[in-house]
Amino acid sequence: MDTFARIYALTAQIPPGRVTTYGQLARLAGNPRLSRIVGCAMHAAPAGLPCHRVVNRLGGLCDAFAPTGRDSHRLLLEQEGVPFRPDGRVDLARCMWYGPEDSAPGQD
DNA sequence: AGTATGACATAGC
DNA sequence: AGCTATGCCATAC
Repeated sequence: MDTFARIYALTAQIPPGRVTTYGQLARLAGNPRLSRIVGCAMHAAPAGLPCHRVVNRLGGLCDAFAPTGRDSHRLLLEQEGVPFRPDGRVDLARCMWYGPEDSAPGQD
């Protein structure tokens, strides 16, 4: 399993209405320092990957969220059911996805 | 093939 | 408590 594959797998397993951080994915991927790679993977992520469910530690996407942009980012998450804070950031306190086990009732 | 940078995060000062 | 420096893997030049 390649690093990217793990990241893609984890990202694809993020349940709707939930978000996770690069660092969390990186940690789940094996190294908590892979956060940068996660971002790189997101940039290289194929269509269909809910990269909008992946946010930075601040609860918001970076300025380089192509090609949709940060504007649609918030809309996408709102459509997913993710509550936003007045700060314009995602309420990680309520939607932080801590890993497959956090929503995996039977991921065998 | 090697250097530099990156959609980030953590640790030290 | 905020900023600087470092770490990691992959992509681009």
